[in-house]
Amino acid sequence: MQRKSFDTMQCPIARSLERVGEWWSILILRDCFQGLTRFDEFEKSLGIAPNMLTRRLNNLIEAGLLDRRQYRERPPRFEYVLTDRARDFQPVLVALLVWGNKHFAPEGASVVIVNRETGERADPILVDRASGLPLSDPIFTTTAGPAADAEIRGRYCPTGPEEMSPD
Amino acid sequence: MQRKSFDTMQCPIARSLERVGEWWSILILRDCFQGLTRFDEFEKSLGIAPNMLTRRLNNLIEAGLLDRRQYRERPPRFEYVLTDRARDFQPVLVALLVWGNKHFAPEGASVVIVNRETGERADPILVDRASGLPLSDPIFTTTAGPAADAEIRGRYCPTGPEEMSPD
DNA sequence: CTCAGTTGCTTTCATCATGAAAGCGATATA
DNA sequence: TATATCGCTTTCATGATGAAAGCAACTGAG
Repeated sequence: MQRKSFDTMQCPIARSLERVGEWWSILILRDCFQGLTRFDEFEKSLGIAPNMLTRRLNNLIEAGLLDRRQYRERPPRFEYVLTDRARDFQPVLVALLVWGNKHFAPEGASVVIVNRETGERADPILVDRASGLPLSDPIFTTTAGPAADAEIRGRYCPTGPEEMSPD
Repeated sequence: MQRKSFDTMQCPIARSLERVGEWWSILILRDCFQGLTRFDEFEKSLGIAPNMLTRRLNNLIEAGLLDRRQYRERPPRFEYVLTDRARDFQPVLVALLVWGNKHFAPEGASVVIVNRETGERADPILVDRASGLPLSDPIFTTTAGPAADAEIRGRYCPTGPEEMSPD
């Protein structure tokens, strides 16, 4: 039974998940950020079945997140490298790491982000670039943007001048 | 064939994904952040099969991300509300939204975060709380933390004093 | 030279996940 | 009374999944 696609949704979160939301995909990207490039490296790091790894790598290539680069002719051998688009995924990984360290690490932080020069541990926080205010501030709200379709507008303006049922 | 658990991994990202990494789970959390609480609301919003929704809701409850609250006795009826742990997931959602708007929205931003008072659109960025430096700065690096086990240490210090093979 | 090991996949197979659809019990409304 | 709605549960056929075997090509040791 094929998984239902999120691609019919306009929500940007849904669109992101359409490309990275399968089991294993985000962990593969994590490993790419760690510098792994080869099939056997991913396989060893993740303990993933080869057929699943092949499948996920191909989907990430299809999504424009990985490039496949031949590093050997005989036999043909490829490595997998992050695209610029994938590099912009880093904040998601950082946010997952912070959340995991806070809530699912009773033994303490096993992975941290540090300042190379001072050795100090970083404490990541999401802020608004212009005002410097943390995004957790109640002053911020999520709403329909300029390109929103009827469904998204209905979602975020349910009591607006035109009552729309989400569909 | 049961999906392979990430719970044997110490990586905080893997631990986060163990709890939210199934198809639909993050979108359910998105909807909870939007104020949806009832079964039929999620069902309508997502277009998800009822048996899958039940399953995912139960897994999110099990993971301590949702609480089930009875709002009616006859028949027994429940709504689903975010726990504090789940509220801390917001930065992940924001990061996914920003990434999706940038890379997968040729028509422009359909969902945005705005300042309620000024109406100005927020531009989220991940910074280090202490120094204010963006996490994308090359000065930052990811490394093994104080609670790291041998596998994680091998992952992040492959050329350290003790060469360890990741396992 | 042969043989064994390694790499990077592909193929096979049995089991579980998945979504569509029907079903159920309880309630509310006409 | 009948019909609609809600919140699930059950059924069923199809695709995903992981374990394991397989394959071709290479490398290195004896």
